[in-house]
Amino acid sequence: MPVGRQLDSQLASASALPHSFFLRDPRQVAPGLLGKLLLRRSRGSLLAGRIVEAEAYLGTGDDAAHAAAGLTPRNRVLFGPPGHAYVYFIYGNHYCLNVSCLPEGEAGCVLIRALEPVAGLRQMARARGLRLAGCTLLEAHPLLLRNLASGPGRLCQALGITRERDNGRDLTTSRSGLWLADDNAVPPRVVVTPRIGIRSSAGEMLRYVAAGNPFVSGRRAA
DNA sequence: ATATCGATTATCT
DNA sequence: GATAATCGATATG
Repeated sequence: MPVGRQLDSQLASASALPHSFFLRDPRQVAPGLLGKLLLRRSRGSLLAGRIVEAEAYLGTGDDAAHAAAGLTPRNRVLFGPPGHAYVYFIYGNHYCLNVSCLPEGEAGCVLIRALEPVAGLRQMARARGLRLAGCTLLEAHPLLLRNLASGPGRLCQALGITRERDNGRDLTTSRSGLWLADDNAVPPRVVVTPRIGIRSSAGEMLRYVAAGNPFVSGRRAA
């Protein structure tokens, strides 16, 4: 069996994270997601990345959260059941992927901020509009690899995640084509920092990164 | 190395 | 009308 297909079947058999995983405070879910897989079934092939960075947003008590002012048409998924995708469009250019947490009626979520690419690298590069030089193996391009999914907008582009297609999607089953799973990888050591790119509540330590991982967003890995 | 800026649109004031 | 949970390009030390 070709190594690519072997990897695919291995990844596809990783167990989807159940609703109960997300039925908790985002401050527990966000660090818990580090080391887990985000998977996308795209036109028959499998795209996958390992989560290396995530942020917690706390709902109506959190000024930086989209749910801060209560339920609106845009953020209704946040108030729905846990384990569902809240995808929003930002700066007229980018999508960002969140997972809803807490029981229905409470609005916490986790923003997935960076992935270490695991499978479907060429398709991700194509989706990102990145060109490969000649016939060199993608695996040999560390700079390009790091640009594939190291940021909330980048990872959505790499996996073809949009609000139109994916907002509200159930992320706890492979049947939905976009899901989260545990392949029993050793969880990374977690570093906690302030969240990125927000004005209010900027001092809160609610960003969680895999220590020393080069695929974390920004200029330096924390 | 860091700093600043333009793109481009949904959402809310 | 202002702002935004970003990115990539360009400018400057």
